[in-house]
Amino acid sequence: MNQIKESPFDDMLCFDVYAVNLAFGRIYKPLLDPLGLTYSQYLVLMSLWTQDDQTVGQIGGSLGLDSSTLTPLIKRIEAAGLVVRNRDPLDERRVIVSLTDQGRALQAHSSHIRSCVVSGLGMSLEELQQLQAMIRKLRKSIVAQDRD
Amino acid sequence: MNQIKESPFDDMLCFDVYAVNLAFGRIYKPLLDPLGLTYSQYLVLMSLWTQDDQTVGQIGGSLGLDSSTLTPLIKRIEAAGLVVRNRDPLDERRVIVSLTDQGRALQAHSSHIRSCVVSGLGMSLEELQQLQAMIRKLRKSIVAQDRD
DNA sequence: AGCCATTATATGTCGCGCAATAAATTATCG
DNA sequence: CGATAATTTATTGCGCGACATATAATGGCT
Repeated sequence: MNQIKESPFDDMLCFDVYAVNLAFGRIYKPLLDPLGLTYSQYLVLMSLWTQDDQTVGQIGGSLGLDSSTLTPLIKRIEAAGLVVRNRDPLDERRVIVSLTDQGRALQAHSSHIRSCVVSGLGMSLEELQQLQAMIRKLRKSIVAQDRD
Repeated sequence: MNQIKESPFDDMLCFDVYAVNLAFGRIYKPLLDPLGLTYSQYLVLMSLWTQDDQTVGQIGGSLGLDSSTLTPLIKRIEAAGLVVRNRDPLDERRVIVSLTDQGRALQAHSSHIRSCVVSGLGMSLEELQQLQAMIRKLRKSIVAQDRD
């Protein structure tokens, strides 16, 4: 009499990752909606806050995304007035994405968002840090395998 | 002189989850493409393999997905001949999703897929199990917070 | 000049969430 | 009991995101 049958996904790590990722999206949505941002757009802005004037490819590198994914996304935050896109004069293939004052100003909200998210998880910081270390290790391991 | 600057996402658990989830998708894609399935479609089939004849809402409950997400998805695997959809005669609001022989037959591939995925991760089973236990705990914790 | 690699863009498919709608069932009240 | 209201369930439409593929433009190299 040990256990209720849980689900077909009991031993599927990928499913738990999938479900947690969706859950994160649901946590972020009400926090980002007032700013008119989606989660992915927010990630791009975070990247630019720490390093302005990046090319599309550089942003995609740190996010693990294709330029075909980023192009329309960046155009949307450009339309919102948060960034501008300019061809690199030294290499006209590249497009440099730069923050506007309005885009920079949004950074002020980030620490508040961050604390709201953490409190929405319901776990201690120690546990979260430990978990993150393991996930990060997995991520690097997958990337490493991918190159074989 | 400790560390190269990694990324703006060093302390963002959500980002690592996001990135690992994308990485999982890239692992599954070449395995599922020959079967003509996407990852989400595969999850629905897994659910049906362990419990046939579920309603759309039941499937959505175990996957954490909206019925509006599932309806078109299930229609696609119906078009592929893997499932059939029938109204529940006892409650005509419900749609019962049932496997066809062809859908059941696909289960034969699942163990192979599973082992391919695990070997694509490059980590020991012990570590993976420990990691999964923590992620699952987080998932349940988020869901619990969500109800407050 | 010609070839090849790199970079970004355009297009089409699928997945995801939300809002609004429709249909069926259940609850409530006269 | 019967009419009406509220709830449940699935569907539809829309916007965004992620990926693959194809295309265009630029730069580097011989």
